[in-house]
This record gives sequence, C-alpha cells and structure tokens, in this order.
Amino acid sequence: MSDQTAPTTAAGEPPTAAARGAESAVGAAEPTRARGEQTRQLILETALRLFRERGYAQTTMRAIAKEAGVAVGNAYYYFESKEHLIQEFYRRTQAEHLARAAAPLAAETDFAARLRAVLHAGIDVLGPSHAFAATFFKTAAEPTSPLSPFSVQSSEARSDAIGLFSEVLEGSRAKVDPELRPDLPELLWLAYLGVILYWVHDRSPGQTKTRLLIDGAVPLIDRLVALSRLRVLRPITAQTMQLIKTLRH
Amino acid sequence: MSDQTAPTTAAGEPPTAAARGAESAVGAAEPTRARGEQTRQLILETALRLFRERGYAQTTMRAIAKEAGVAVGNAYYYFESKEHLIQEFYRRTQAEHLARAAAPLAAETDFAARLRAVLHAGIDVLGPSHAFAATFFKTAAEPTSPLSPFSVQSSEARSDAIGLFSEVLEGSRAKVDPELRPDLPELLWLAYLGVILYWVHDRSPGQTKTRLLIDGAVPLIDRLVALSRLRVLRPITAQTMQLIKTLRH
DNA sequence: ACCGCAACTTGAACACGTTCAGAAAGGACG
DNA sequence: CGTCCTTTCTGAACGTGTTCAAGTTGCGGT
Repeated sequence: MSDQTAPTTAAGEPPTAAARGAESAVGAAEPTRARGEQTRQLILETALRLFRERGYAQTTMRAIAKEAGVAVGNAYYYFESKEHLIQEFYRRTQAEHLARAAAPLAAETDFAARLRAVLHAGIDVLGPSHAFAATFFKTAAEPTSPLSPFSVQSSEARSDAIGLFSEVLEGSRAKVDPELRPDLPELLWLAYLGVILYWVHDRSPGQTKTRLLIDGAVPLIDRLVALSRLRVLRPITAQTMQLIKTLRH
Repeated sequence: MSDQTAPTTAAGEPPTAAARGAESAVGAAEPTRARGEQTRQLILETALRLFRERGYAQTTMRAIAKEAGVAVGNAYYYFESKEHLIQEFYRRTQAEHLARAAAPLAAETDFAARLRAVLHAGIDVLGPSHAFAATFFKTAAEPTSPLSPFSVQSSEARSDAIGLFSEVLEGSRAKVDPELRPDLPELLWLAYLGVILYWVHDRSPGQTKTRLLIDGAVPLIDRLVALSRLRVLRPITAQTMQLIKTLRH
C-alpha cells in the first residue's frame, strides 16, 4: 500500500475499500459508504481505543472527536449514537470468536470438547475487554435496544453465533434425541449467553470463575444431552421442547 | 410561610411523621430522616406517578421537581440519583409480592402449586408497570449498579426474596434430595429472576407468554426436583451442586 | 429574646449526548 | 472554467442528569 503506480481510479489510499462492491441494499440508515470510509475508520478506531483506555462512560463523544481530529457532529454523521460504536465492537468480537474457534473445531470430534473449546474461545476474545465491556453489556439487556441479542438488528450476528453452535454439534459424533437436535444449537447459544452474563458479573481475578463455570457446565450439558434419549427423561425432554416452541416468537 | 401566627412547634402538618421513632442506625448514606420526611414522600410519589404516566426516560428530574413543587437540588438531597428513585419502586414491589403471596401459601401445600402461585404473584405485581419497568431493568443488569440483584446494597431485598422461596419449599410436602434442599430456595429465586428476564423481553399482549412460561416451567422444575433423588441422576445432582458452590461468592 | 447549629432548600452552573442549520469539498456535466 | 448536486464536515445550541455554594428554617440551649 505504498507504491504509486496505482491504476485507474486510485489515489492509492483505500486498499481495503476496494473490496466493497456488493453494497447490499439492506436499507439501513447508514450513509452510502464512499469517500468518508477513512474518516469512519479513524473515528471508530479512536473510540474503541479510548473505551479500552478510560472505560465507556468516561469516554466522551467530545474526547473521541478531539482525539480523532474531527468535529463532534462528524462522529454523528457516521454513527447514530455512542451506543452504535459498541455495535461495531460486537461485530469484531464475533468475527474473532469465529476465527479462534475454527482451529479446535477442525481438530476435535468429541462433542463436549468442541463445546468447551468454543465457549473458552468466546471468553478468550472478550477477556481483555472485561473492564469496559461489563459496563455497557447492560445496554444489551434492554429489550428495546438494537444491541439486544434478541433484536431484529442483530439477527445476522445471532444466526452467525447459532451457526457456530450448529457446527459444534454437526462436527461431533454425539447421539442426540432427534426431537432435541434441531433446536439444540439455539439452546447452546442461550447457554453461551448465560456464560457471558456470568462473566459480566464475574469479579474474580482474570475471571477465572467463568472458566470454572465452563469446565463445570460442559460435562453436565454433555450428560444431559446424552440422557435426553433415556426412557425416564423422554417425557421431560418432550415437554421441555414443547415449552420452548411455545415461548419462541 | 404565609401566615404569621404560627404557634410554637405545630403547623399541624406531619401526622404520619409521628410514627417514626425506631431509627435503626444502619449507617447508610441517607440523611437522618426527620423534618423532611414529608418532602421525601412527596417527591417519591410524584416521581413514581410520572414514571408510570410518561415512562422513565421521558420523565426529567426537572419535571419531577416542578410537579412536586420543589427545587431540583432538593430531590437530590433525598435521592442520590434518578436511579435511586427506582430502588424505592423495587422495595414496594417486593413488599407487595410478599403480601400477595401470603394467601396462597397459607392455603396450599403442594410444592408445584405453591411455587406457581408465588411466581404468578410476582408477575401480578409487576404487570401494570411493564411498559416503564422494562426500560430500566437494564440498570439492574449492570454489575456495578447498586440496583443489581446481586449487589451488596440489595442484599436485604435479596434475602427477603430467597426467604419467600424457602417458605414455598418448607410449607410443602415435597421430598427433596437432602443435598439439594438447603440450596434449592436460592435456585428457585434464580429461576424467578429468569422469569422476570423473560417478562422484560416479553412483547406478547398482557405478557401472556410469561404466564405460559411459568405454567410450563413449574411442572418441569417439580419433576426435576423429584427426580433429583433418582439413582441415575444422583451424580448429576451432586455434580451440579458442587459446581454451584464453586461459583458462588 | 437571642445564638448556634444542623436540617433542609434553592437555582445557577457544569458536563454530557445529541441535533441542526449551515459551510466546505468533491465530482459530473456543460 | 462555471454550475449544480451530493457527500462530508463544522461548531454552536439544546435538553438532560448532577453538583454546589449559598441561603433559609426550626429547634435546643442560654
């Protein structure tokens, strides 16, 4: 990205921006990404850095703008609100989670081991951000927020995540009650949300307790899944599945 | 402040304030309740009314003060922050929950029926506030918030709530694995928190789905509790209890 | 009556997230 | 070049929660 024989349209700057093209008309409120792509990135990078350095609440929009060398209003041109800067954080976190989970998923076939690896990978990624992430995860808990994992806006991220747990299941040699199987990935995702919820509240140094939670819960889930085919438990399994179907939208 | 014949001490105003007395020195940051008790009540009543009428976010501190006929600063003399007004809402809700649960608990001895009644009573109390309660329950999800159900500040409310579920269990003729029994009330309370979490996100009219959740989950819990004594499940029970003990502070 | 002190009350001022009317900066077309 | 239009950018201004130095009030002691 340093040479100057850059062809046709190039000013030689946006190397990544080349990979645009397929601007799917999802129809969100975002400005049609073009010249300002660089500015957008600059603001985003600055914001995330400051969040990490000072915490979310302690980072003012004015500080972000100043540090990025733009006016406050400009930040609002690219991001609807301070919260929407977080959304980008989620996106990155999610992407890295997928990336880190890839290796163990390729290597392992045992269901419990796969699940355990994916859960740990998630916390691995989140880990360094615990201090500031915890303070805004509350926003995600608000039902009306677009950041809620159940919201329409995050449906893409959600299905990505659920897809990850689908792969956990499919790549394994676990035997699962056929009635349970189609819904299990979503349940595992819910369990993952539970882990995150615990992680957010986890005050132990290095959040080691969350690790214990994962290591403790995975065998239980594994056994429960196996037992779901047992005669004594079949009715409970069926009943549970029935309830879940009722409660889902 | 208009007439001048004001006699010695009496303006004839504080009839309720007479019932003070036992000012237990808990030593919180609250101002020593005395003359201002009336003002405090006035502000609180006004605030809760406005919350209900306009919603939490739409109610400004200025509006509360104006409506109550005091200065903004005065509201902050009695309540540390806008959020602390919510805390009072919790307290009342909790008290009414206890009150409403009393009757069914006195009448019923079946564990499932008792649990079901208590859960429904909770939602009964919360019901009318769904519109505005949902918007600030997020605050409770924040780990650092004093409103968090896990915080030190709400330990009294917490133990009250857990006590309610203790009574659910003790007043029943349920047979429970002795290893599980001492911790079951807390687990039931956690389940109740889960119900509330669902309720907050419940968009169905009248939150009927939450009712379905209760009616569906109670039999499952009931059966699970019963099964906990079963041979096949004993190891799982034990393992689960072990995990929970590890994870608790 | 007066003093002194603590309880209470005030409203201007602060910092923050957000909005908005308007500049600047490109670029396409003549 | 000039004209027009869209994209990008600006900073003052608004409404909010919260703070604070300064006032007022009521009461016990003299």
